Amino acid sequence: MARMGLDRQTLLVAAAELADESGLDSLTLAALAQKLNVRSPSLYNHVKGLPDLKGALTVYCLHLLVDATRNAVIGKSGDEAILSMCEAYLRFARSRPGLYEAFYKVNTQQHEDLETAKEELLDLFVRIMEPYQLGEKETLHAIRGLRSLLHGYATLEQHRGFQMDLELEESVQYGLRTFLKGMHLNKSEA
Amino acid sequence: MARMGLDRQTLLVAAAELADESGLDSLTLAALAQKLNVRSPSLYNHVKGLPDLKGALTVYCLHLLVDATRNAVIGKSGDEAILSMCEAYLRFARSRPGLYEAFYKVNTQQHEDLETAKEELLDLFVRIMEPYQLGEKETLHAIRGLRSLLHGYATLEQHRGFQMDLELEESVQYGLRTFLKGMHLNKSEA
DNA sequence: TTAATATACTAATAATATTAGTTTATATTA
DNA sequence: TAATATAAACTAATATTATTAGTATATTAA
Repeated sequence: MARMGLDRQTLLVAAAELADESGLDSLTLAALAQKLNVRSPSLYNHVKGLPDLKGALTVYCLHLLVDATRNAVIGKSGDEAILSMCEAYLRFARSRPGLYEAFYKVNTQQHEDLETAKEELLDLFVRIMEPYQLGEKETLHAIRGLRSLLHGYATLEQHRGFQMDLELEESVQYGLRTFLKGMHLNKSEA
Repeated sequence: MARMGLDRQTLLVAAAELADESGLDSLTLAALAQKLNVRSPSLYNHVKGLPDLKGALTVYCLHLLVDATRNAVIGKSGDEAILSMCEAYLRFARSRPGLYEAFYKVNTQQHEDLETAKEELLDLFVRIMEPYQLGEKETLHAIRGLRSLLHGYATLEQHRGFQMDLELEESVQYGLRTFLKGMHLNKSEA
């Protein structure tokens, strides 16, 4: 009965790997236990159960996403910062498909960590929008639009949406630039 | 052993109801069988299994979504048509939350019906974009952008994204109008 | 009317999540 | 250091679910 030295973080990392390898659906406690050389009831020492694990994955994903996007905007501002951040967002979704699934497929009960992580992402968006000098409400509307666009493109990619002979990368560039143009226009109209 | 007169369509409708009532996760063959006053193995006369059922739900959702959006654009054109269609899209997602979950949470294997339904939706978008006289590629990019926006708002709503004291409806109006403005600007620049 | 088919059933199996209770390695404390 | 407490693994057992195999009967077709 050797101690395996497991902890919650180890479980999370392994679970995310499993999800990335073969999809979130194939993440089971049985599979995770096998990967960690442990019997599945042992996992309950670190996690309340499968829903808890998946919820934790959601938070974990959000943390990594915030890291990735934060890094992408260092030393940049304006449209350049936004585009760089958006590219980082999509690169992340592409590189961690299973984890990103957890981000949008899991029905997370409101958990404190989750709210905190969400706020971090929101703050990042808010700060990057500051130079545009939109009002508070319009800033939030714009953020929601950008977030929706990004999430749409990410899932579009995961679901092989529409015609694959049209480069997704081009679509993203088109969509973001179109949205930004409209945003600028809104401002000059005001 | 009375015949219940079940068929695939009946199963689909009942399954969608279950999903709407308590979420896609709670749609199990056991629950569906109970709802239909039948033992769960009987369902296999009409459906290959749970993955098949969920895949069929995806197609079913797409059909209803196409109907709803098609109706919304009758007698309208230009921005008015787009806005009306988008509102119908979001109304649908709101009114059939579980079914809409199937639309984006189920990993559907490529099925002929699914491709057909996808093309119908795409065609609808293409036709509504015709008056804008964008080129073929730009039309597709614009459609992907709109679709992404819509899907983003729909899931945003289902996941209680960001601050709920800011009206989602306003955000949608802002986002769509911003995107359309950018689109128009693209055209006048060309 | 008879034969074929489709639809329901029961019974059984396998996979999973989860709980209860046990053992023992590790950490804490006297 | 020795005794104790805690935590992390375990085995065993249960419940739920999906799914398959095989059976009976209602309905349909010949």
